[in-house]
Amino acid sequence: MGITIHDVARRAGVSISTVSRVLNDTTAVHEDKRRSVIEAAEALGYSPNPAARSLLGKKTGGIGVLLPHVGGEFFAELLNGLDEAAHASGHFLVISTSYRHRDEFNAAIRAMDRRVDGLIVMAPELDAEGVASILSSGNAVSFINTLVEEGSADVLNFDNFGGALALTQHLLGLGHRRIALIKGPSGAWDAQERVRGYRAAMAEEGIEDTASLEFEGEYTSIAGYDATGAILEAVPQPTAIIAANDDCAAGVLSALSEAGVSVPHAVAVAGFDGIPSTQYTLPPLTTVRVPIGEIGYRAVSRLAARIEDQEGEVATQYETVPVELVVRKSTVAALPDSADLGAASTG
Amino acid sequence: MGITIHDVARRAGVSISTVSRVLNDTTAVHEDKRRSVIEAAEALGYSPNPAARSLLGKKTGGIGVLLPHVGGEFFAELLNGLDEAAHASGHFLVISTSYRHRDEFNAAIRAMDRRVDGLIVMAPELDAEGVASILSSGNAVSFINTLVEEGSADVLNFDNFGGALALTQHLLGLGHRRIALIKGPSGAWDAQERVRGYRAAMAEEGIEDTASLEFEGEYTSIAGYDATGAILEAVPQPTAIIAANDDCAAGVLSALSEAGVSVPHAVAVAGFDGIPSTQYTLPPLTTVRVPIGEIGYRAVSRLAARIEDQEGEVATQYETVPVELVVRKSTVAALPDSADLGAASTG
DNA sequence: TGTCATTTTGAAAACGTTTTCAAAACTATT
DNA sequence: AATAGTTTTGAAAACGTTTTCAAAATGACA
Repeated sequence: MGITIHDVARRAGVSISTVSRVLNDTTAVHEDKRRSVIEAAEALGYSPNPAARSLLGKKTGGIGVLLPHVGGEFFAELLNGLDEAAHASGHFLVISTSYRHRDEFNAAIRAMDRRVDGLIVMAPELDAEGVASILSSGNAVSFINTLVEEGSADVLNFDNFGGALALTQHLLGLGHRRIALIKGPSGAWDAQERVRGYRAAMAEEGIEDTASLEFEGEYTSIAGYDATGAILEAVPQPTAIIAANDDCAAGVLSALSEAGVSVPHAVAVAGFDGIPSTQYTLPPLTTVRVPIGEIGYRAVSRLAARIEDQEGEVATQYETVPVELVVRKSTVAALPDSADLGAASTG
Repeated sequence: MGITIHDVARRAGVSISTVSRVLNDTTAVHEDKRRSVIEAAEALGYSPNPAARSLLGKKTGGIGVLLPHVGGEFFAELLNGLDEAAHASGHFLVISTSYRHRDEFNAAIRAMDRRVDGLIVMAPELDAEGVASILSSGNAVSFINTLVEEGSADVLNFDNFGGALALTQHLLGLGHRRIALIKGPSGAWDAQERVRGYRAAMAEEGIEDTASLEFEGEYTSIAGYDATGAILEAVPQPTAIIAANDDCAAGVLSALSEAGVSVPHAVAVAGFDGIPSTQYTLPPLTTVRVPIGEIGYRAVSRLAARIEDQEGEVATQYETVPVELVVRKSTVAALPDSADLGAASTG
């Protein structure tokens, strides 16, 4: 079928060992032989069989990427970052998505076993045991946005807690008190962190019991749409809504618009992630920008370095990447509140 | 290092040939040996080395995906479709993006050579010669949205021409005559098709010379933003704008909003692709919905079938997938036009 | 029990590389 | 010119499978 090293050797009039040496630049060979080997290889369009190479324990050149169900701009941005870094370090990307349960993860990892040199894993829904079983696969791993014990692997998380805290503080600073939160998937670590940030900010203002302000949700616009229905029925009605993420916020905006509730004047709305389209919603959305492309880039770069590092003696890094509050027109000061006014007039 | 077939053979007390036979279910082996082989394989957690397997000319299980640099939701939706189908057919996805020039493409294909069983290629900017060189790589290939001579490969294009035609006809039907078009990348086949559809619709209305209505652009919101600046300076001013795609339309909306031009009353705006966020723009965007996830799914399914098909005697399919005009609030009837009124009063 | 056909099995070749080892070809030194 | 040292080279082993081939074991039948 294909051109093999034997064909090159025959054409160049040398042994296959010599061809290998020239092509891998591993030992000195006489200049004239070297030339004819290169000439022969080019003429025949030879390229080494990757299977034969990796059979000898060489690198495959692949980086495996395991992601939860991919949707929306967030993942497009992430993938762009991953791919750019992979390109830069001479790797290719093997991608698998839609993993939630531990055994699905394990199956995917087994499928990638010995086909890749390392793994990028983003699995906010994975528990400690799941993480452990990934680590025990013997692969080099870089985690993104996943709950991993510090020191056990390279981790690049973004500051879900801090982002939610800052966002909630922003709304509190605008005078909002009844701030509804649409929560993400209950099993997801990043969602839990955002809830924690929200509660911390609320508690700072003396609002300890937020149970009636928290609504179940997902990272989808449908979930935002549905949750908004419940929020609008709450009494007294919240004056602000923090969505699980930007996609969810889009559903909130849509539901509010249908219900004839004006944003931001009747209700303020905020998202999370900072995807590009938040600039173009009606009104433009206040959100928390996550540098997800950059995170992807750095995760791959770091993984590539670790793969290169034969000795494996580089310490693991755990990093929480800062996020940035982006205030747009969807959040303004709360109206003088009828409930508060009532309280004031009776006082 | 890893567990090999020899370890399994030793534990089961048989030869490696027998292990291979049991695991691949290729020849009958005695039930008791079969049992102990399976037991041994499970106990040791054995899985065959993929490199050794593909070295013997077996399938790799990989499907390569070559895409231009794509951002945003379009990409995510495509990827979802690709991944779902890959999963369903037991393949994994090897992804490379950011290809424009023929030599970049060739480099990427060489990188995937013998690592994948087939290729999904979406390359609207590729010319016939580039397509030919991909085909000559000897891989099974499914093209998406690429200019390929019918019969030479499996192709799944969506109806760029028809979509642009319908969209332009829609605006003409609303009474618009000065319809500006922001064009996509000049080298891209899909962009050219959209221009062709636009021109065809305009010509039907007797508007043959559209040069002054066509503006250079890209598939990005920045390009839409910039082009809108030029469009607003045109005299007489267009009453409608067709953006290169939805991302581009988002930039148009943003620029018009900044300039204080009301949409849809002063200017109607339309996009192309039908990404989810077009539901949430201000106002919701009229667009052409492309079933890109489904196209991705089908491209992979078809490729998987072709890979399976040992004889290679299945005829290639060329299919143009229909698209759907989605009318939303960003396009309404043209106002009575001052230019037309002037012409009428002098007549 | 001996012969023949059939089923089951293992040894060995093959896939295409890289790498080890030892031989061969030089070069320098005496 | 012989020797020692160095550089360059090729043969062969190794990586982990699948598969071919022939041998061994089994079963059927006379």
